[in-house]
Amino acid sequence: RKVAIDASMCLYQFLIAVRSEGAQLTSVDGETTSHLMGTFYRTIRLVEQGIKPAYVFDGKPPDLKGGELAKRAERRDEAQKLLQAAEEADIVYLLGNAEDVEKFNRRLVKVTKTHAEEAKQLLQLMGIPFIDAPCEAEAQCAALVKAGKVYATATEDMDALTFGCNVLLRRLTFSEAKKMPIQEFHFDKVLEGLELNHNEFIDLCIMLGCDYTNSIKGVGPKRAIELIKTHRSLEKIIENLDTKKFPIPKDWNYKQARLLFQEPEIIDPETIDLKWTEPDEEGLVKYLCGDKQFNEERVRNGAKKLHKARNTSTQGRLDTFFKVLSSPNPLKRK
DNA sequence: ACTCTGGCTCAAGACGCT
DNA sequence: TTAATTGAGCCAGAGT
DNA sequence: AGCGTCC
Repeated sequence: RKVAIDASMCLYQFLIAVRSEGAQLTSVDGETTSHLMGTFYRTIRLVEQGIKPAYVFDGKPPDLKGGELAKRAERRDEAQKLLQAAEEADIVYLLGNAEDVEKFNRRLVKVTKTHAEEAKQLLQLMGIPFIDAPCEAEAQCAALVKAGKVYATATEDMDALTFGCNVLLRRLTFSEAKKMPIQEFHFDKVLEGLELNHNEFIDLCIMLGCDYTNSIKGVGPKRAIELIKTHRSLEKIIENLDTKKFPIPKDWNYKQARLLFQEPEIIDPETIDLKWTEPDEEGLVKYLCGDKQFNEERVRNGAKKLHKARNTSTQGRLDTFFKVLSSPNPLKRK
C-alpha cells in the first residue's frame, strides 16, 4: 500500500530526536547523520510492513507564510540570539547543566538544503521514490492522494486535511505504534461528522489559526465551529460578528489564505510516476559506510530487508494493524 | 459554577542486547 | 539571509 | 520493557 510522507517534517524530527548525549550523530568530518539514520531505518521498517512510502520534499513557502514567519523570526532573533549569547556565557561560567544546553540546541534545529539532498541520495539508493513539491509538501501529498497515486498521507499534521487529503494516517511509525494505535482519518467522514463542506472546513481552519494568517482573539475551537455552522463562510461571519468582543485582525488576508488551501501550488500528480525499485546494496554501503561510518553489517542487513520485502510484496494489508477511525471530531486542535 | 481561551512547558527515533 | 514544528497536557484567568 | 548505543 502506497503512502505519501512529508519528508521535511521527518528530517526535522530526526534532527531533534536522534542524539547521543545531547549532540547529533555525526560523520568523521563532523557532519550530521541523524537524519540519514532516521530515514534509513524508519523506511526499512515501513517497507517491511508492506508499505510503499513516497517522500515529498518542501519547496518554497508561500509568500503569505513569509509574512507570518517574519514575526516568529523577530521573536527568535530578539529572544534567542540574545539567549544564545547568554547561554553560551552560562556554559563558560557554569560548565552548563546539560539539560539547558540540550534544550537550547534543539531550538536551533533547522532542516537545511543539504540535509534534504542527503536524504534524497539515500532514498535513491534505497529504491524509494521522492518528489520535490514546488511549495508546501502537505499540499502535494494531498494532491497525490486525491489523484489516487497513493492511498494516504502519513503525517501528524492535521493541516493535510485542510488541503483536501482524503485519507490521513497518524502514528504510522511502528515503534510508537506499540504504545499508540494507528489512526486513519477519512476526510469525507470528518466533513460529514462536522456537517461542513470543504470550503467551510477551510474557513474553519483559518479561524483556528493556520500558518498563513492571524486568528480572531477570543475565538477558539468551540466558537469557531459555532460560527461556521451558523454563517457558513468567513464573509458572513465577519458581517455578523460582534467585533467589540471579537476584533478581526488588522489587514486580515483570509481570502488569500483560503486560496492557498483551495488552489495550492502543486505539480500535477498525473505527471508523477512513482517507482519503487531494487535497493543498491553496494551503493548504500559506499554512501553510508564511508565518512558517515555506519555499521556495514547493519547497512547490508537493511538492504537485504528492503530486497526481501520488495519481493514478497502484496503481503501486508495495513488493515490488520489498525482500525479505521473515521473520527467524527478530530478538532482537538489548537 | 461553568465554559472557553490562551499561555505555558515539554518532548520529539530506532536498534539490539539483557 | 537560504531556516523559521506541532501537539498535548496543564492551569490560570476572563467571560457568562 | 529497560537501557546503552547508533555516528
